[in-house]
Amino acid sequence: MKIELYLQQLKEQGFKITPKRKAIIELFSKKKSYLSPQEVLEKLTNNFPGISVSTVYRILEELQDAGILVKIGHEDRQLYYSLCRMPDQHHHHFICRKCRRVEEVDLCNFKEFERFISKNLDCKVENHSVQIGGLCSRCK
Amino acid sequence: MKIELYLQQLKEQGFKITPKRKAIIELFSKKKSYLSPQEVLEKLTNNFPGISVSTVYRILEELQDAGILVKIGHEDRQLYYSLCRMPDQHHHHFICRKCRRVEEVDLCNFKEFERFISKNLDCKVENHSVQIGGLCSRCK
DNA sequence: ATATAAATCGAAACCATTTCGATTTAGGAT
DNA sequence: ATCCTAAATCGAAATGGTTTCGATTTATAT
Repeated sequence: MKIELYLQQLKEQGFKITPKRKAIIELFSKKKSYLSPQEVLEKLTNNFPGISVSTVYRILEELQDAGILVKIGHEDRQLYYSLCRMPDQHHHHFICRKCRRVEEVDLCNFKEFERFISKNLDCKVENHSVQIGGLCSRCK
Repeated sequence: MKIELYLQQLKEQGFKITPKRKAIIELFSKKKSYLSPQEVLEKLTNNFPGISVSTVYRILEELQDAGILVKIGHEDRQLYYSLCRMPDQHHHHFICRKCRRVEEVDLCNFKEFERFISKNLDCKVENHSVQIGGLCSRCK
C-alpha cells in the first residue's frame, strides 16, 4: 500500500497531514517490524530534533484510530505498533521473535471455535484475538 | 481442582506453603474471574492487615511460574491473573467482558494455521495465543 | 528447639505513559 | 498571498502500576 493512500485515509478521518504524521507513516512503511513509541521517537529525532514524546504517543494513537496502525500485544505489556496492511479484511498476525517483523495472516478458522464455545459453554462470542509467534523466513 | 492439589503443586516446585500463598490460591479458586494485583491485595487485607503490595506481586508471579495461575492479556496492558484449571492440556480462554469470568476452551484448531503460515509465509511457527471475548452464560 | 534459606515488609525508585496549559501550524476562507 | 481558527505540537510535570532492595520475620527440615 502506498504512502499516499494512508495519507488520504488520514484526511478522510478528519486529521490534518502534518510532516510528523507523514514521517511516522513512512517509517512504518519501510519497516515491516513493530516499534515502540520510544523507538519511533529516536528514528524521528534525526529529521525533527526536539520532537516531543507526547506528540509521538498521540500520533501513534491517532494513526491507530484511523486504521493505519495496529497495536501489537507483547509480553512486556508495553505499547507497540505496526502498519496495518490489510485494513479491509479480518486477519491475524504472525510476529517474528527475532526481527519483530509482522506478517498478515489472511486466514481465520474461528467459526469452529465459535460453534464449540456456544455449544459447550453457552456463551455469546463477540471477539477474538490471535497472535502467532515464531521465526520469519529470513530469521529461521 | 482442589486446593490441596495446588498446594502440592507449589511444594513440588520448591515453594513453601505460606498462609498468604494459600489465601491467594483460595481466593482464585472460589472466583472464576481474573483479578488484578490491587484487587487481590484488597481481598486479602481483611485477613492479613498490612500485607505488602510487593508480596502480592511476587506471589502472583510465583504462582504463575508454578503453573497455578495464568496471565490474562488485557487492553489496558495491566497485570491480570486467573486460575489455571487445565494445567496439563493445551487450551485457550474465553473471557466475559462483563463479569470477567474466565472459561477454559478445550479446543485448538491451530494445525490449519500452522500449515497455512508455513506454506504461504515460509515462517517457522513456534507459539500462538488466542483469547476469546464475549458474554458468559450468566451475563448474556 | 534450632538453624537457615525462603518469604515478607515497606518505603523508595522506576519508568512508560498521560495530562494540560501555552505556543505553533495546517489548510480552508477571503 | 494573507488571514483565521481549530487542530497539532511542545514540554514539563504528574501519574500510577510495577519493581527493587536491605532489613526483618517465618516455614520447615534436622
